[in-house]
Amino acid sequence: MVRPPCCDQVGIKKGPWTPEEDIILVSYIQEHGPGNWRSVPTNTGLLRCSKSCRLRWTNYLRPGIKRGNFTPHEEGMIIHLQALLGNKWAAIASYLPQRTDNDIKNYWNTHLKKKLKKFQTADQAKAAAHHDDQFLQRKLLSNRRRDFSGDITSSSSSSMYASSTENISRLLEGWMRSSPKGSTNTATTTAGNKNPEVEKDFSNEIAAASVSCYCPKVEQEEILPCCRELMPHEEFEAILQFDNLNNSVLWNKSSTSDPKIAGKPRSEVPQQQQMTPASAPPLSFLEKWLLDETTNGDQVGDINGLPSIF
DNA sequence: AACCGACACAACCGCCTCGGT
DNA sequence: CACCGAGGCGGTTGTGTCGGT
Repeated sequence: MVRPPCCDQVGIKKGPWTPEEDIILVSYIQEHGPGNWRSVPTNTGLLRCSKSCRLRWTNYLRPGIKRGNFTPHEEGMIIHLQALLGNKWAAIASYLPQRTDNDIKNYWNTHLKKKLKKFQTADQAKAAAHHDDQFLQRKLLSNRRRDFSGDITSSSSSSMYASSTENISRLLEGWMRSSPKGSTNTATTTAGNKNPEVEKDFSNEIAAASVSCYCPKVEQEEILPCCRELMPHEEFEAILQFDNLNNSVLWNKSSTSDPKIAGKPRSEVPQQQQMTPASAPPLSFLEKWLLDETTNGDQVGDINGLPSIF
């Protein structure tokens, strides 16, 4: 028997959420906390399916969500993390405080994928003539500067309504801080990767990545070489080592808590990944790649929002 | 000024995995 | 072990905006 899609029922509304609907949803969650989404439409009278309510909350109404242009630093993080993790948007989002996985996915699909492809083709043309790694690096970074000059207010599509949801979010922030139930459910993309769900999930991904090193996705095969071409060889290799170090750190952490991961023989982890954090400081390379030439100091502060392993 | 195409983003769909019962 | 609900994800669609003609 084929089950009807959850949002295909008669009377279920589709399309953009109205401010009124948002308020109803937010009020309900404020009272009952996020979760048990199935009961939300019934209890609130919203003509939306439970999944739609959940998505609306997690992607737009949840407190602490940042909207508007991505900073060059965030862009660099996404590119790097995508190369490392593949299309694991939730995992990537856990490293970008205030950004949702859906937001990152959309940004990747509409901007970064295109951009990287462009630089790949540009590289092929230029490499034949110059074979100069620095060229593409500079080009990417200068484009980032041009496209994301940090002026969030200039975002043409951040409509008035978007700012109204922002206001709703802000209103809730105080409540979320004080509500133990809420605070445990809303940390998916907040700083510090405090959400145990995300941490567990992410550590699994990392652990998996630490065994196979990289996700064998086609797209990654496109992106990784591109990243490799955007920086000098030594720096890229250093970042790879850095990634492996991160994997190792998380692997060690997860191996103590996740029985599935813990079952893996230690010998499966490449020697390189068994470095101690103190033994390798490749952070400067990553930072250099992400921040060099793009930041005027203001972006550097974003690094504070990164998990402690950075 | 009107039209049109490109673009960006919000939202949805369908499928899958995972965890709880 | 099976079932069910929540959540994650890739892909897609719908709609508003903007710039060019």
